[in-house]
Amino acid sequence: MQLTFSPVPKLTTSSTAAQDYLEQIHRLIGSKGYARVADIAAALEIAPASVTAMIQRLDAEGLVVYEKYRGVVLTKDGREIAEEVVKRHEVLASLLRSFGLDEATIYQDVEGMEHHISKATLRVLTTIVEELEANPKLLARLRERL
Amino acid sequence: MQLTFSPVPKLTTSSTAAQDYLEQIHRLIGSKGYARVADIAAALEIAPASVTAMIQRLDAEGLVVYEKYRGVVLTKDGREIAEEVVKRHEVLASLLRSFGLDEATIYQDVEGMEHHISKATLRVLTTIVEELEANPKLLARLRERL
DNA sequence: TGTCATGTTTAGATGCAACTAACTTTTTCG
DNA sequence: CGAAAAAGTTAGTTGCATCTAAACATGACA
Repeated sequence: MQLTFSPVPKLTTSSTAAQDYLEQIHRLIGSKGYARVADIAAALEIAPASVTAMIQRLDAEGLVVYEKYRGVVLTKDGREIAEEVVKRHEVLASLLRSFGLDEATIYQDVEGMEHHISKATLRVLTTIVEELEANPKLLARLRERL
Repeated sequence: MQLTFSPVPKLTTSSTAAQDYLEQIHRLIGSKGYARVADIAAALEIAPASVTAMIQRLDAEGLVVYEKYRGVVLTKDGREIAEEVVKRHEVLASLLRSFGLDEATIYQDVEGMEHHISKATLRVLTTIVEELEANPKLLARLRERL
């Protein structure tokens, strides 16, 4: 008997660019209910043509469902990746925000760092954020030192 | 009278790849006294030909001095960039190491994140690391929670 | 000192992710 | 309803960072 293998997502799409698209598509669907090419392009500050190219690739990899001229929807796999990226984003952003960094710096650093955080590192950062939230004295003391 | 401008480093070389080269060249010079193409290639796990291409670019940008077949040396500008990258690397690594992450994870995450850390974020992370070093009770408590 | 192994460079190709310009489809509204 | 505007797509180009294969330089040593 021939064994069949479950279609493991083919992680070609660990590219940080692809993750950025998935993240934005997820955010747009969350806030507006749908994700149009023009909105994705605006959010990522790139040309619409580039968005078309990428969502075709993401569709081929099974992370979104794309219908020409109709817009795009996340698959389960795509949503899972998007949610992980968002989670990492949130943790990093709240850490930096708790120390009072300006939003522009937060945006830039988080955008750069978020793709490279493993599960293990995410747990470390989450723990730190939780402690600082639970322990405002500590946070205040550390902020002093900046 | 014609004004002359001081040669601001031309930050084309904010590319993360370029930073990786500068960091490794710096490390090699630090440990062996010199940086050969083959060693850089081995450290970065890329082909020697790719190293040649990059150090030519870094030379053109004034970050290294490159003499064909002779090896490479950092300029002041190049060394400054390399030292910043190393500093960010060290802070991130010691944070993760203090929480007991395995070296492989540390290496991977740090390698990815280090290029995207601004001065401000570096200060935040440094402060956290210092506090954990000064306050082992806190560290122990947080490690419990992982 | 000439030869050869090792190390380095050049030339040319590839993949990714962006771009612009031109074309097509969809939507809006008079 | 149909024409103009808006949105989306295709085709072709670019820059970066990598690769392989082949040519070339350097240094060791027989």
